[in-house]
Parts: sequence; structure tokens; C-alpha cells
Amino acid sequence: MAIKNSSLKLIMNLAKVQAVVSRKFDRLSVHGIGFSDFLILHLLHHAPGEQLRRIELAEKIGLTPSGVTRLVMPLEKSGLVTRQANERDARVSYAKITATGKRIYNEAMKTADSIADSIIPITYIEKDRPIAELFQMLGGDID
Amino acid sequence: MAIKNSSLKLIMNLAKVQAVVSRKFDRLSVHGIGFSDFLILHLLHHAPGEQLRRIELAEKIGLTPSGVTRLVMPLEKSGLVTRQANERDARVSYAKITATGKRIYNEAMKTADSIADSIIPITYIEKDRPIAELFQMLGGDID
DNA sequence: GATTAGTCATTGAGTTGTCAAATATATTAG
DNA sequence: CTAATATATTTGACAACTCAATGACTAATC
Repeated sequence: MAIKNSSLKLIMNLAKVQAVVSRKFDRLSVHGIGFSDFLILHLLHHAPGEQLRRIELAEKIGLTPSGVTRLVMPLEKSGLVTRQANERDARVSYAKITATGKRIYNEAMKTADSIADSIIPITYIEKDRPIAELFQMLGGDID
Repeated sequence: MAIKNSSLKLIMNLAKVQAVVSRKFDRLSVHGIGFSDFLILHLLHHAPGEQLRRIELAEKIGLTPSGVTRLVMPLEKSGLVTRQANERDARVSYAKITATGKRIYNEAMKTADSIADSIIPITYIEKDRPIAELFQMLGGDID
């Protein structure tokens, strides 16, 4: 069942692996957040001033600005993130992580760590192996 | 901005890369199908008898059986796939690719090939490099 | 300093999935 | 055989996005 184009095959496997892996992170729901929420908290936590523009957030996680708006809205409502204005430019609004947000982030990080470790053995990372092998491990070939 | 857990970091990058890459395949819409539809047609086209159970389809593309039902339904309506019964077991229903389905698949394959090649240079595949490098190429680091 | 063009963010409407429950059938154990 | 259990698929309700259009600014040009 050979596919001629290896680039395409790799991408097909990427799609499958991502689908499988992302569902494992549903366990983050015990902290009241999803994987994308976790990603946002992670980025904000490590950003200078603990805040980022929505557009930067979008670029960094690979979503559209629209998606970021929809993700951040409930995080504001539940108090994990606050909205900050930019003095110079009234168009931009920063998302800033709150103390509560940091607490939730740190708790969720433990869960995320253990999920990640259970999916990808640490020994794998250290050896920096090729992709095909990793994908095999993460969900097998698509065909 | 070091993340302690490399497994987690890899998975964060996987999420981003998949988000970025999958949107590039929106160009398949000129053939009237999405990337997941393309994956289904691909699997059916290469399956023995050009058909698969829904549950096999689900396992192979990494989605849930529920998701497969929702994906295949419109493909049946537009005549790219037909439903086949199993004589021995009345619970299972095969999805089988039609002649029209194969035509669309072959056309879409050309587009998919060129998208894949534009994203991942063939030279990369041949050398079988480590993941970090590939992800860098596909969307950069998440942080 | 008034147009014009660009940028940041949000919204309405739609798509593509998910989970949990339901339906229908098949298999196993007593 | 019949009851209990397991398997294949579908459905209702919902979540997490997308695109295209819009609003509200800012910056560039003349």
C-alpha cells in the first residue's frame, strides 16, 4: 500500500497522530480547561509582563485571531485571564494571566506532564530520532 | 523560555504544526471535499475490495466512529461512497468508494501532492531528519 | 488635515468534530 | 434456549474552531 508522495504520507500521519494525541489531553478537563486553554495559559505565563496581544497568541498557537477571541472569552469570565489596554494603540487588547490563572496553570501542568510522559517516553526525546519512528509509536501508520 | 518536559513541548509543537498544516489543505475544497474526506477516499481506494467498515475507517484516521458517520454521510449523498451490507453480520456497514469517488480522489490527489511538496521539500524526507527540525520548518516553535 | 489603506479584534453563520446515550445485532455462559 | 454481555453504528446535544464581514482604530500619502 505504498503512497508515492512521502511528504503527503507524512502529513497524513501527522493528522492522525494529532487527532489521537489531542484526545488524550481531555484529562485536563479535571482542571476545568481544555488543551488550547492550557496552551494559552502556558504562553502567557512565560511571556514578558505575563501578557500578549491576541494576535501574537494566535500566531504562536497556530490558530486564527477569531479562534483566540473565542478561547480567551471564557477564560476571562472564569478569571484566569484579564484584559489589558495598550496606551499607545487603542486597537490592541492584551490578555494577561491572573494569579488564579497561574495557580490553575501550575496544577494543570502536572497533569499535562504526566500525560505527555505516558505518550512519549523520555528516552525517545533524548535520542532525537527520526519522525517516522515517533509517528509509529504515537498511533501507527495510516496505511 | 525553557520547558522542562521535552515530551510536552514536542506535543505542544505538534498541535501547532497540525493546525497550520491542516489549514493549507483547505485548497482541496476546489474538489468539493475537505482533508478528512480526502483521507477517507484514500483509505477506501487502497483497501481490499475498495471498502472498509466504519470502525476500521475510524481507527485508521484516528477519529471516533461517530465522527466517521458524520463524515461519510455527505460523501454518500454526493455519490463518492456507497453503503454495503455485510452478509454475515447485520451490524456492520461497509463504506465503498464509487467510480465517481475514485475520479474525485485522483483529481484531489494531484492537488494534495502539490500542497504537501510545497510544505515539506522532498529532500527533507529522504534524509529522515529528527522531528524538531521538521517542526521548525512547518511552523516554528511554540515558544 | 482629509482620504486612503492597513491592522487588531470581534461577531454571525457555518463546519467538523466530540461524548454519552440509544439502537440493533451478535456472542457467550448458564 | 435465554439472559447477560459485547460490538457496530447512529443520534442529540454541544464544543471548538473556521471564514468573511464589520467596527474601531492607526499610519501613510498627498
